[in-house]
Amino acid sequence: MEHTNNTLTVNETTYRALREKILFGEMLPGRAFTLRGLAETLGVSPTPVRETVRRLTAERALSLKDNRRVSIPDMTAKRFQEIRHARLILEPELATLAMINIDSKIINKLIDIDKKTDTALFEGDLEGYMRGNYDFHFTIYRLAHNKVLLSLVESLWLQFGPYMRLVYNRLGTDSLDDQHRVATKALEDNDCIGFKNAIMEDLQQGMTFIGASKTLL
Amino acid sequence: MEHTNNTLTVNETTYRALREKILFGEMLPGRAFTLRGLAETLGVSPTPVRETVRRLTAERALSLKDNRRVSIPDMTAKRFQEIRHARLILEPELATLAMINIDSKIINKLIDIDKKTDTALFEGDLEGYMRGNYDFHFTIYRLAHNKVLLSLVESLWLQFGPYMRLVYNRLGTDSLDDQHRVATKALEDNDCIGFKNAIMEDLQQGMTFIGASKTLL
DNA sequence: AGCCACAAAATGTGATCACAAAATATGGTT
DNA sequence: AACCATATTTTGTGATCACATTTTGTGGCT
Repeated sequence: MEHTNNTLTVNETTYRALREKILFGEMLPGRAFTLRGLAETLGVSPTPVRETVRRLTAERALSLKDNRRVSIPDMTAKRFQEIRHARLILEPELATLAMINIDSKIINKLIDIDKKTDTALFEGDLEGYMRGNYDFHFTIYRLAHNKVLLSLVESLWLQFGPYMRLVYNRLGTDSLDDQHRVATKALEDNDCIGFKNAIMEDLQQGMTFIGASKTLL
Repeated sequence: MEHTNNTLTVNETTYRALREKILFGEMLPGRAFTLRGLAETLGVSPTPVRETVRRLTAERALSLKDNRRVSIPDMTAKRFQEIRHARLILEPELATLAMINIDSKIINKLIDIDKKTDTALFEGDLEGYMRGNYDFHFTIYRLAHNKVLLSLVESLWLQFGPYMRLVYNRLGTDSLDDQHRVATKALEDNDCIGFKNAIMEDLQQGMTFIGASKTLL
């Protein structure tokens, strides 16, 4: 499917770079970006940037405002609840599907990711925390071996990602406690219901935390 | 969000044209398309076509093969089941959400769409049938007023669309009977469970029908 | 200062260009 | 005829160009 050639196209590099910026909060809502500006930042011509922006717009990660500028789509309380709703439908499902493919080796990997995530949280390294949290969830989700559901969930993360950072910036990260450990514990006990519940709890907790910042939504 | 100007950009026209082709089976799997070829067909330069292809690739409606040609993504039995699974999770949910916004006027509209769909089916007008079926479902889904879920479901329809046509071409359309009437009946009775079940039955029936053609998957 | 008309700069869009890589066509050899 | 090396054409990619539209900057007026 993808280019087997190991040299990535400029297009692909640009896409990944922008995607990361969005997902881990380097690209905040409100600001208006220009294609030429992004192109210069990334050191490429406007062409691959335009294509990347179209691509990310299709994934609902970016929007083209009528004043022909690129930005993170506006969040409303309603849209936020829609994303939360969709996540609650899809992610526990994906987690459950993944479970049969999770062995002790994977569990250790997850515990390791979680430790690093906690460290980042403790040290106030926000980006590290967000990356760790992403890794934890998608290490699980990828093991469901279900590309269709996975790509739907990826789109959802791209949609709330920028707001996660924004809120954490304001409220700090202290009040977050960690459902990941509950999840790994359930995996060790092969407790399917417990695992699914932990994922749901984690999700609910995170979204409630973001949603608490009424001023933004 | 979109251009308020009523003159659509070439980009948007191109996107809509290609999207329709995919959704209603004018673009069949297996064939390899070139950007310049598509551009000439649509009477535009390669530029907007490239951007459209990126966009539709992000929606999983097209794929860029490693021989750098555009095509409908290959279908496998596994992927087909994944799509079916995702549809069964999301579409009944969307239908249920829509129900409170469906009044008698909408019900009549749905009955009307269904009649036209039946006529098309009877006359062997395959594209008419597919368009009618799409209209029926998305007239309902849009009334859920949930853009997040809606865009996820749209991506799913783009993924199985091309194969629907392909199979109908081979097996004919005779064996399809109509769950849409069951659905509208349930709406008239304000029977929530019955409506949800009818949507699920319709979906299952359609997907089973496509999936029956083992040779394709 | 605040406001408005107007000029200058910047932007998105679509087409085109240049080039390397891939696909296809060609022709000679067995 | 079947095969393979080579030449030709086609293709995707990234950059650039041209232009209409929008944004931004400027200076005069109240």
